[in-house]
Amino acid sequence: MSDIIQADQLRLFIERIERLEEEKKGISDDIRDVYSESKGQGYDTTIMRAVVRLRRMEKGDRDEMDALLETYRDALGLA
Amino acid sequence: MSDIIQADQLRLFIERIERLEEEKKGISDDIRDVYSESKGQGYDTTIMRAVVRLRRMEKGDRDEMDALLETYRDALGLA
Amino acid sequence: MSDIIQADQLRLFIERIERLEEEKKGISDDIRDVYSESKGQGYDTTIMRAVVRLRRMEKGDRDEMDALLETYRDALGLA
Amino acid sequence: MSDIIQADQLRLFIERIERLEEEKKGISDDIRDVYSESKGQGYDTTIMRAVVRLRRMEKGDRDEMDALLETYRDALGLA
DNA sequence: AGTCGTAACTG
DNA sequence: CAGTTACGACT
Repeated sequence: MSDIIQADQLRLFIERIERLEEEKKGISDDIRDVYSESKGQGYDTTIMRAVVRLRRMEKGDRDEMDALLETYRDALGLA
Repeated sequence: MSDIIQADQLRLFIERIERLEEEKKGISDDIRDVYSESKGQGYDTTIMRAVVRLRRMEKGDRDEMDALLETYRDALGLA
Repeated sequence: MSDIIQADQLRLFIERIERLEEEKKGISDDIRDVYSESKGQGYDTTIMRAVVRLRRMEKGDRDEMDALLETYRDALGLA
Repeated sequence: MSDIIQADQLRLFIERIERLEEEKKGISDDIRDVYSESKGQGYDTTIMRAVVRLRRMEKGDRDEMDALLETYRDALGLA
């Protein structure tokens, strides 16, 4: 009896996860569509992804990273 | 002038992406929560993830994979 | 002066890493070749990868995982 | 009979892969060690990884990417 | 920090 | 369309 209840409980957890994963997939598709549309307008999506990543970072972290990266590139002749 | 328009267009694309990524993150968090709750009820989340993956597969593919895997394990003494 | 020394030190670290990454890439290529050759002999490389993963696990862990997975699949009618 | 031969063939493929994966793991460990050592000398390993990636790119591609990224950042006020 | 699975890109 | 490589998430 308790096994039946447990099987049902497990099934409910799994089904909740599956529903959420479907929603997540829908949104991933939407994101891909926006990138496609941007590409159609002539934008470089690789750079756009880089920009999105940069905007996610806090401004302070971003400045520090920019500075360090420049320093290292200078040191290595990667101007 | 056209540069300003383009800057606005780029910004709009970026902002649409950012909004979608926020939504996506929210759902990922929800999924993680369900796994946490399941774990709290004594379930093994690694196995649950394996099960979710299996259910995603078509039944035919799943049967074929099970059969092949068993064959290979037998061949290698990984019963 | 110390900056020059540091630039050299950084460069040395980077170059060591690059050499190692080249070696690593060579080996990855070798692995891919073996899978290709296996595929040419009619083996399913997805299953082979699964088998390699299983063999990496300790036997005890493997048995436990097999048992749990079977339990969960039974509970969900994924026989 | 042919099954035995095939089991042996499969086993040989698997064992070749496992040997190569061990080597690969050894090199990955070496790489990690170099990063650790660099970190111990005060370097920022995240930036180092970025630099390694930049050096992998062709100079022309790198210049183009730098230019584009600057353009996009300007357009978005991420100076 | 390391592993794993997923997702974009390329041939 | 599949394989590879990069990225992010989970442990």
